[in-house]
Amino acid sequence: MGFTLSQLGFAISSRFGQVVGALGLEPRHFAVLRAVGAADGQSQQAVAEWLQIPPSTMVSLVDHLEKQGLLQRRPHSTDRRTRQLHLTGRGAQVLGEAIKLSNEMEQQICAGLSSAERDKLLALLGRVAATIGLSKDAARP
Amino acid sequence: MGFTLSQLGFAISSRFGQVVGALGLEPRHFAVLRAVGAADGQSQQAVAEWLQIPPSTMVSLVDHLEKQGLLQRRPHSTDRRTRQLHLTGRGAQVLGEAIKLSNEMEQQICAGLSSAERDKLLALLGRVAATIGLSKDAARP
DNA sequence: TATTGTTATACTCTATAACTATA
DNA sequence: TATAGTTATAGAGTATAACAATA
Repeated sequence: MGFTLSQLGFAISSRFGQVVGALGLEPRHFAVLRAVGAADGQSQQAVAEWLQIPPSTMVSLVDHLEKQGLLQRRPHSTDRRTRQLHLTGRGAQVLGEAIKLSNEMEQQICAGLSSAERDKLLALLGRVAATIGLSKDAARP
Repeated sequence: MGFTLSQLGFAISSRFGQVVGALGLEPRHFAVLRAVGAADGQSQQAVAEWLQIPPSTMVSLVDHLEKQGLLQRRPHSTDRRTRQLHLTGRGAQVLGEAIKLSNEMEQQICAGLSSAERDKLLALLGRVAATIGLSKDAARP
């Protein structure tokens, strides 16, 4: 069971990496994009803290996204130290693409299961997650 | 589903890392130890190829295990280029420990499930694995 | 000439800590 | 003095390719 879960998890997350990779993103870039999309105008630090990414790494991620024209750093209205992050139009579009591709991948994963089986599987996985003490921690895409 | 599986797989493999870490091993060291235990006297290259580890990395893994007294390089009887890998007594003991701890971890993972549920879960996971084309490839611990 | 194991090197990734500009 | 963001730097990990011994 441990081996199977670990193997499946690895396969799925690397497949996810390939999927968003087709859009020129790594999973972490997608995570940043999604966080900004969820609440436009957050500071770099707020997003970094939310995603548990060290500030120096955050800089390079935002650099990358800004260079691709998906994200913009804008000055904060009152605090000139902070930069507010905003999706560009293209950023919103790419984020939508990525979410769409994720959903397609989700459907592919569940393609061999009936909806009752899918629910059953999710329930059993939830039980395992609870058993090993993994419930509401660790938000990683 | 994709997120859940990826999260669970990650949690389980890092927990496994902690478990074997208590014996001074990393998962890859355990994999080498287990491969040698399964067929004593294999060449470094044979094990490296089996585990999909590049030769140069294999050297450092075997160095580490030899330094810990768990493994021995011995000359091949006819081909003086190759080194045969053998478990030491302590190596066999530590391997046994590691396997025992793995089994305990397996039981912990399944602790919240009845045996029928465990079978059901394994079957459903097998269906998902088959759906995404993951069956007999990729032997990673 | 090909192969086994080794070493050297270069590369990527990441985090720590110094630095700047503001507060 | 403390904080947001940046840059510089050092460390681990890994793979590529040169190398030595042997086949």
